[in-house]
Amino acid sequence: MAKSSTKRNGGGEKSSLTPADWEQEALELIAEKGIAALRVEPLARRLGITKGSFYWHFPGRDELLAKALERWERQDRQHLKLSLSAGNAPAERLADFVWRTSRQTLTHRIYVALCATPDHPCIGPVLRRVTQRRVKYLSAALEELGLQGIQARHRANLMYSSYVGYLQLQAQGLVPDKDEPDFDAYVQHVIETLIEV
Amino acid sequence: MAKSSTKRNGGGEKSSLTPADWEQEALELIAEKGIAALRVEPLARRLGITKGSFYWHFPGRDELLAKALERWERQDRQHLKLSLSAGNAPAERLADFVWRTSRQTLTHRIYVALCATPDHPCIGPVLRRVTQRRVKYLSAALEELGLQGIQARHRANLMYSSYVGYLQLQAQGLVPDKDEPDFDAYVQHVIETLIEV
DNA sequence: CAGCTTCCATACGGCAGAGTATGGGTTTAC
DNA sequence: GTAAACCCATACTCTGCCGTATGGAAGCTG
Repeated sequence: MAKSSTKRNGGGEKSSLTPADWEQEALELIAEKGIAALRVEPLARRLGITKGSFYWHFPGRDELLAKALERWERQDRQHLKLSLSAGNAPAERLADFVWRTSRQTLTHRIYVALCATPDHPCIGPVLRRVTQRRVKYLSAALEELGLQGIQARHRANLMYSSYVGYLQLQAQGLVPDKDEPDFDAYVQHVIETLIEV
Repeated sequence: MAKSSTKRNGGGEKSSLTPADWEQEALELIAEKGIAALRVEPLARRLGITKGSFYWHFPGRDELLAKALERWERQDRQHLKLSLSAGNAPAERLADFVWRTSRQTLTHRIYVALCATPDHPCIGPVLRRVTQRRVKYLSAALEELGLQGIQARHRANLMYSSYVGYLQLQAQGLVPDKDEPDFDAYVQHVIETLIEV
C-alpha cells in the first residue's frame, strides 16, 4: 500500500489544483445550478478540498467568477471561429448553427444560466459581447444569402431569439431534446421557415 | 396633524397588510431581481415593516412563493382569456400576441425570472402549465390559419421560442424596447416571417 | 371598559457562507 | 540537506437570513 506523494489523489491525477481547474469546475457548477449556486465552500467540497486552497489561488468569489466567464467567452469565440473556418456556403453555416444548438451542451447551459442575471456587473458585459458576436455572425451569413441591411439584422435577431427561447423551453422539458425523433423534424421546420432558400 | 388610527400609514392606505399585498409585492420583487432575491426580511423592509408580520400571514417563505405564483398564473390565464374573447381573426390574434410581448411588462419579467429556475419544485409545474397554455393558444390559432397538425405545433414552438428569446435579449438591452422606433419594424418582420398569410 | 382577536415589533437561536489567520506538509531550488 | 516557495487544512470572526417566541398596541365585541 504505497502511499502516493500526496494524500488526496489515489490515481494518476495532478497533485495540486490549478486556477484553471477551479474555473472549469465553476463553469460546470454554473451550468448545473446557476450563478447563485457558485459559492466557494460548496465548490471546494465538490472538488474534495477545502476553501483554504481557493483563497490561495483567488482573492475572492467575484474574481473566480470573472476568470471563469473569461474562459467561457474564450471557448465560445473559439466555437464561432471553427464555424467560420469551415468555409461552407452561408445556408449550410446557418443550418449548422441551428443544429449546433443541441451540441456543446455545457456552453449552452452556461449561456442560459447567465441570461438569468443579465444585470450583474460581472456577467452583463460578457453576455452582451457573446450575444452580439453570435448575432453578427448570423447577420453576416444572412446578408450573403441575399437579405440586405435591416432585413438581415431583423432576421438574425429573430433566429437568435428563437435559439435562446428554445434553450429555455428545453430547460422546462417541454420540447424535444436531440436524440429524440421529433427534434430533427422541428429543426427542419425552423430552417425552412427562417432560411427560406 | 391628526394622527391616523395606525402609525405607519400617513395617507389613506389600508392600516394592515393582507396576504394579497405580500404576494403582489413578492411578484414585483421577483420581476426586478429574480426568485433568489425573494427573501423574507428584505421583502418586509421593502414594505416598511418587519418579518413579524410576515410569519403571521404565512407559514414560511415557500408558502409565499407558492401563493404568489398561483396569483401570477391566475393573472396570466386571465390575459389569455381576454385575447380569446376578443374574437378576432386568427391572424390578428397572432399579431396581437406578438405585440403584447412588449406590454404587460410585469408579467413578462416574472416569466423570465421563473425561466431561470425551471427545476425548482414550486416553479417548474407552474411554469410548464403557463407555457403549455400559451403554446396551445398559438397552435390553435395557427391551425385556424391553415397549418395542420405537426406543422402548427412546430410553428407554435418556433413563435413561442422567439418570444421567450426576445425577452432575454431585451433584458440584456441588446434589442429595441417598445417606444423605440426600430421595435415596430422588427415586430412587423416577425409577423411577416412567422405568419406568412 | 374588560376581554378577545388581529397585526406587528423585538429579541433570540441557529445555520450557511465569505473572508482571514495561521500553521503544517510537500515540493523545489540551491 | 536546508531554506524557500507552494499548496492546503483548520479554526475563527462576521454577516445575513430563516424561523420562533413573546409581548404589546390597536380594533372590535359585549
